[in-house]
Amino acid sequence: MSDEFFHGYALNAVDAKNRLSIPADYRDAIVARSGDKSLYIGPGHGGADCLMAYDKSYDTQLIADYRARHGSSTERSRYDEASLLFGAAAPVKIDDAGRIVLSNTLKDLGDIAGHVWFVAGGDWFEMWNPWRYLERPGLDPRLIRILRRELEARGLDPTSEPAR
Amino acid sequence: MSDEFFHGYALNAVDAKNRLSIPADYRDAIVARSGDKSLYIGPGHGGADCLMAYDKSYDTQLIADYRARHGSSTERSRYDEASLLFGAAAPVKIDDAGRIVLSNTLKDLGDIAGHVWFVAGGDWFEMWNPWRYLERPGLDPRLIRILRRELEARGLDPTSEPAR
DNA sequence: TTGAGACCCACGAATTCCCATGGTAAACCC
DNA sequence: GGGTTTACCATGGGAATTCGTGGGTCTCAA
Repeated sequence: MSDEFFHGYALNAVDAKNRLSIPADYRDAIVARSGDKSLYIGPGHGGADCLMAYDKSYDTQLIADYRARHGSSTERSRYDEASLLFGAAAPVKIDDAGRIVLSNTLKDLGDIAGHVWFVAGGDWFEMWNPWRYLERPGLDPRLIRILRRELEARGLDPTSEPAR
Repeated sequence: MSDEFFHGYALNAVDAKNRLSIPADYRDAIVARSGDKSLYIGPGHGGADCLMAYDKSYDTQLIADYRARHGSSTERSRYDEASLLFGAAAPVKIDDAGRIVLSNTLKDLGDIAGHVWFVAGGDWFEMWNPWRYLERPGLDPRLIRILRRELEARGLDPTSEPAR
């Protein structure tokens, strides 16, 4: 049952080699949406301390928007925006086991440590340090309970999740 | 996985012979974009104190953009811009180990000392003295964090990076 | 002679590739 | 329906490769 939207939550571990499993149903959605297995990961929108992930079709749209906004301008702001769009965001390959490798840059960018909380958003999904996520103001208490329970089930607490 | 754009950041060292490794995924992108391994390096665009690097195909496009902007004008400013854009930009060859040699001219032009911070911008990439980069006004705090940690991980501080 | 540039090889660390395992949920069968 | 089997998923580890970097040598020109 391959949906063309990202749905649901998941909590996965980052191992000693910085490898991270992408949830299987997210992987299916990526293929259903864009036809291939590539994944793009960049900074959270609005300056949020998380990672934003999307498939090829959404990346293409981001680039087209950027080009339409700047043309062949030589303003410095054009170069700065490009360095955020292309420098911070990276194409990431999903291996045969369904995993990606999180570079140190991406870990820093999203404040990621030993575990990642996946939050689906329909056309994209976010990747959070679970403890950062719990600190968010205005979070629905039901979501808090879901994540808390997930963390408990694995015997995790904030001290086991060192801040970088 | 390297698509047709330059992506990501990297910090590499300049050795005693002024050699500098181009990040492997940038090298892959150069080949994917232009079919060969040549690289053009010139002054930072928009007045930035860095080096600007691009492949053959983007060089062609820069010239086309420049022509479209100026037509056949004989204004003095046209010649000044042209001499900066094209005169100062030099073709550089990438050796078998993936390294280039930075001439003293280029080091001066980009204020480069012992390390280079690579910043990808899609169709090109910039090469910065990491300490110059950190001094830039209006820099996204997440980018500052990324570079700071990279420098720390190598035990570098401003005194180890002699200024001009 | 000295210094810069072009090859060449060498090494350690990091990354990638490939195979193994345990657990969980779905499928199957009597 | 209860028990068993199968399939798949998240995760771990070792081996093999790649990458960034250092250093030697040879040549040519000043």
